[in-house]
Amino acid sequence: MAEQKENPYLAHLPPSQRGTGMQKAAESAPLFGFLPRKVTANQVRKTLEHDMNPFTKVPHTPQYKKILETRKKLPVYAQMDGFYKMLNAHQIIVMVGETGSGKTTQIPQFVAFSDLPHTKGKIVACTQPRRVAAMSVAKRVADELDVQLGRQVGYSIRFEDMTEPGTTFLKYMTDGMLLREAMNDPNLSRYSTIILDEAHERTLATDILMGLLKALAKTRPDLKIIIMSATLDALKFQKYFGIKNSSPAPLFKIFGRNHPVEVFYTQEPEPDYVEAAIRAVLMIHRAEDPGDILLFLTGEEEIEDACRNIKGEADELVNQDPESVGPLICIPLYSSLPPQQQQRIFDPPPQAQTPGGPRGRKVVVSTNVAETSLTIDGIVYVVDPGFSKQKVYNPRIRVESLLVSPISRASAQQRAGRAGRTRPGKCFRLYTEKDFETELEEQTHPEILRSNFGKYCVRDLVRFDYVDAPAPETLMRALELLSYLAALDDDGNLTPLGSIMAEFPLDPQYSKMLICSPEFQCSNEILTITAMLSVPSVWLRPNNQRKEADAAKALLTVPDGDHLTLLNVYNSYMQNKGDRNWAWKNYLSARALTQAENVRQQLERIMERFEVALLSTVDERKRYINIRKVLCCGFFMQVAHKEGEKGNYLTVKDNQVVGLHPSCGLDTQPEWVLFNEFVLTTRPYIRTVTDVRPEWLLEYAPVYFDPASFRDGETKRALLRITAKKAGKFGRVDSGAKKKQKKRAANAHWGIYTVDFPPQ
DNA sequence: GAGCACTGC
Repeated sequence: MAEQKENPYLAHLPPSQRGTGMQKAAESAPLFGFLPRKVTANQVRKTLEHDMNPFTKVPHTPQYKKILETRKKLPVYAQMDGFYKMLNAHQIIVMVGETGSGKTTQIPQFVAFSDLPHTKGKIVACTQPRRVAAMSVAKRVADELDVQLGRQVGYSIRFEDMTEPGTTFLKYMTDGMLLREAMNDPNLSRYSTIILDEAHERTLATDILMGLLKALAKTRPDLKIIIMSATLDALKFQKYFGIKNSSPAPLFKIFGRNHPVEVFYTQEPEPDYVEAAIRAVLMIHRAEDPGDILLFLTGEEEIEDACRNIKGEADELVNQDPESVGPLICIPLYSSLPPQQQQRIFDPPPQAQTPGGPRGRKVVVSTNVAETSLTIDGIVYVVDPGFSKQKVYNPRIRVESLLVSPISRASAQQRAGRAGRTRPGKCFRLYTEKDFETELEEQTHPEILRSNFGKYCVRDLVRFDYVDAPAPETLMRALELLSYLAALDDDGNLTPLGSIMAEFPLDPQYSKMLICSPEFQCSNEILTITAMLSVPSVWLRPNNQRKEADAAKALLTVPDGDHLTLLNVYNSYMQNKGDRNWAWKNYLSARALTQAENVRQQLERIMERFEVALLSTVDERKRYINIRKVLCCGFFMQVAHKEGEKGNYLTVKDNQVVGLHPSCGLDTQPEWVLFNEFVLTTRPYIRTVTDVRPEWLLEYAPVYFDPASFRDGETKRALLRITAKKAGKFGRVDSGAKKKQKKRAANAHWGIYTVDFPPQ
């Protein structure tokens, strides 16, 4: 039979051995009779119970059997029959399952038994929004399949590819990693099935992948796609992946294993949520049964303050009534906390002070990290004030900022669920039930609607089929940026320059700089600066040692600009590699510096691949000037002009009044500055600032700085002064010449910049 | 004279 020939287990045998004793052995082998994509749950269950590992063909370890018993108790295991029926019948499936259902670990394995990717050199991929999840789940699944991590089962995250080409057939990876791969291979031909896990989190990468996969499904009928999500926003995905709106994609539901959580609301809205939260925690501590508390607040400062207050008040309660109130510890949790201190959340609650006295209690006060990234066992009470800091993007002034905003109902549900991990729990919401129903949004806005997403050079941003399309103005801003950078041509197509820019895991301004930098003999330096700007801030400033930290920083500061200071810091770090305490002594984050070194290496490899030469200017004065010129090539849209004598600046074209951030190391207030970041705190500030000359702006971004495109004001007058001076020196530039220059710009080596005037 | 929700390539 033709089907018999497809039998993947027999296919492994050399033809000479088929129909021999070897075939007899094969017939008792674990995958015997498996037909790709026609596998049944019965067959799989039998294989799982088999003594031999179907993938390594060695006997299973006792450990395997033990793990298998726990796997069988997972809710998803009981639904295996239904799963295979649906998978065999459809190309795209949407799945929902609560935490604890086992979907992340089991479904990809189930799929592997159906696809048999190891017989075809294909891979089943499962994406995760976070690196730690990709790593830890891969480890768990390797154990479950009784194989070594990095062989049949592996993971792939930035800087770490834990897979073995030709052997790995089940791969966990970050969504960003798969998106990168999709840019090189739009058909994703290595994969037989792609599973997008945690799709409800709607990360930028997952959202773009959904769009790419939807299109890919049509040209690759052999590719299966599974969208897995935790909350009940599945209908949106079903409709999106449905065939011509008429029939939505099928939904597979897995029932969870969480314990029930009782939810309480306040009768009246709370005017001060921090104060109300502290009261709620103390109320629970006094009146409720043993069990730890998780309180959600919005940021570092708020959390540290609340911890101090809770601790103080609880100690007072214990002093007043040691007979009935137990000791309490309060543990802060946010991501910028060093990992060692984050581990404290796993400390046990404090002991009773006297034998038989009231039990102690642990309170964890956390940002949103505890909502998705970190799970704390033993939490029985959740206090949810209903707020978190969220990124909002204002395309009009091109500014991303963080704002304390009400959470969504989905988020509130997720938070409440944290109380039911180990036993039935309680969730105290510090808002009214009516507000929950009417004021909170159903879902948190997907990241794609909240960010400036020029960062992904997706081909055809406009006609792309989004799950939720960004605001037209956001799209326009992204296109505008890419076309000013010469990454897009007038028709909106990616230019050759744009294609190379898309290879760098960077915002387009940075990749533009890197590609321009050899022309200025300073690509080594720009590479370092880019790496330093791509990692968290290297500056440490402990509360009790601010003066010392500032003094240390002053010694490393280059007065011409903060970008040059970053270069200096990195070079000093590399020169002092022998001294393990160097970073600490200079109030610098060793973690961030190591990360910068890592990023730099990765970018260097990409530059080598595209033959972007690594060059340095020897003379320090010239080198610094060249670097500042290259900064203009990438960041000419982030420039501000000084207005008046009060130290105010006006951002170019957007006309925002901003001040130099106090952390800025410039020793003067230059007329023109280029900035890396706009932050909105007590007032609008620009941060990481470098002194630039207007001639450079006119030279390297002539279209953007054409004075005719400016509204009347000091900035325009200043630009006109410079052009007049130039014209006087080199003769007038008529409009025909201008057109010619524009064309020359497009045809220049990279189409990057053009020399507007004869070189000096 | 300020601060940093959280991820990811």
